[in-house]
Amino acid sequence: MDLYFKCGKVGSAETIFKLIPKKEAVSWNVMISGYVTAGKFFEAYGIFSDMREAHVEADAITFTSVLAACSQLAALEKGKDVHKLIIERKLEDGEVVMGALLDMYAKCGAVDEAFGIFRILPERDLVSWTSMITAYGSHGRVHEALKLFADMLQSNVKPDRVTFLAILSACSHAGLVDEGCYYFNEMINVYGIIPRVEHYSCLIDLIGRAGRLNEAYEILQRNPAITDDVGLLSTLFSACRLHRNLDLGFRIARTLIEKNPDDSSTYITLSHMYASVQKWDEMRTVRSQMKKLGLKKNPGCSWTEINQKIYPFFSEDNSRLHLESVNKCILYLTSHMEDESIPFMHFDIEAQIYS
DNA sequence: GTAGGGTTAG
Repeated sequence: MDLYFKCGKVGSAETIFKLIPKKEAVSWNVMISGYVTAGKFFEAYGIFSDMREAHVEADAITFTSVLAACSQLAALEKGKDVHKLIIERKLEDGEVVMGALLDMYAKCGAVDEAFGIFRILPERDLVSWTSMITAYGSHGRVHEALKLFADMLQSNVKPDRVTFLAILSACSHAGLVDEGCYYFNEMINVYGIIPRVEHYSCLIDLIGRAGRLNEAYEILQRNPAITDDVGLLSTLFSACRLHRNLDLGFRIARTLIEKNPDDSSTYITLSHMYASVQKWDEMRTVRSQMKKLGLKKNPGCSWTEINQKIYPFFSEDNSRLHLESVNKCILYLTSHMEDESIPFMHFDIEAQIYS
């Protein structure tokens, strides 16, 4: 089953799972973690519910996997339920489960709860330190992130490339340019970590957001390995839009369109850039060019948790969830599942939606 | 057999 999941054959794994007459915890666990690796988080939670209904006792691995699903769905209430179960099962001394719990709270926006878990961890390893730093950094609490990083070094835990990613992204969110550059250099010179594209991504964003666009561009030019990276160019392009640098912006847009002619986002950003400097003719040209090529904006889709249930909605919903949108989203979800299975959620629209 | 941390942009 695990092998099928790893090959992306979710349907085959499901078939085998159904054939197992007496399912033990391991079989359920493989399904839950398999769904998570396949990005099918609704299903992961669904099969966890089935497991509970089947009265199979969940273990640390079950909880760890289902917490990953809760994190991805930002389903805080469901995550809290899992927390209760972990306490009931007296699994609070497990390093990995607690790490997953900490991450779940952080991803669901409950940063202080995440720190509550971090504080009581029996042992703090590289992963838990990094999770907590990421949690603070991604919620704009940079100084707490940097303080924690200092504490981590004090405790003699050596940061790795993920830790630095957390630090760099924290600095970039807060506009701490000098600090960010300092850590970038420390990473290389003190910790011997060779920066990857993702590190450069933070660095380019950091420097670009600060308006030092040419400096950011030079970094790309100086490193042949990353000069043409579409992701990095897009990051810099956004910074050009932010600072209304038409020259560099247009140059980068041209490269991006050459490399990725089907991607509508370049056109959209370009048109926004022209609009921000009142160049309406240029804006219209970009829009009509986009239309001519048949490029459309990707529809936005998200979901929210109301009264223990998860509701999807589309970007055109401004004030509240509409019946049609929910229906559309069910269609969207089902059409995006190769196996045509129906999402586990029950859409109790009449009773819940306007509550 | 199955388990926790990952950037940027639209």
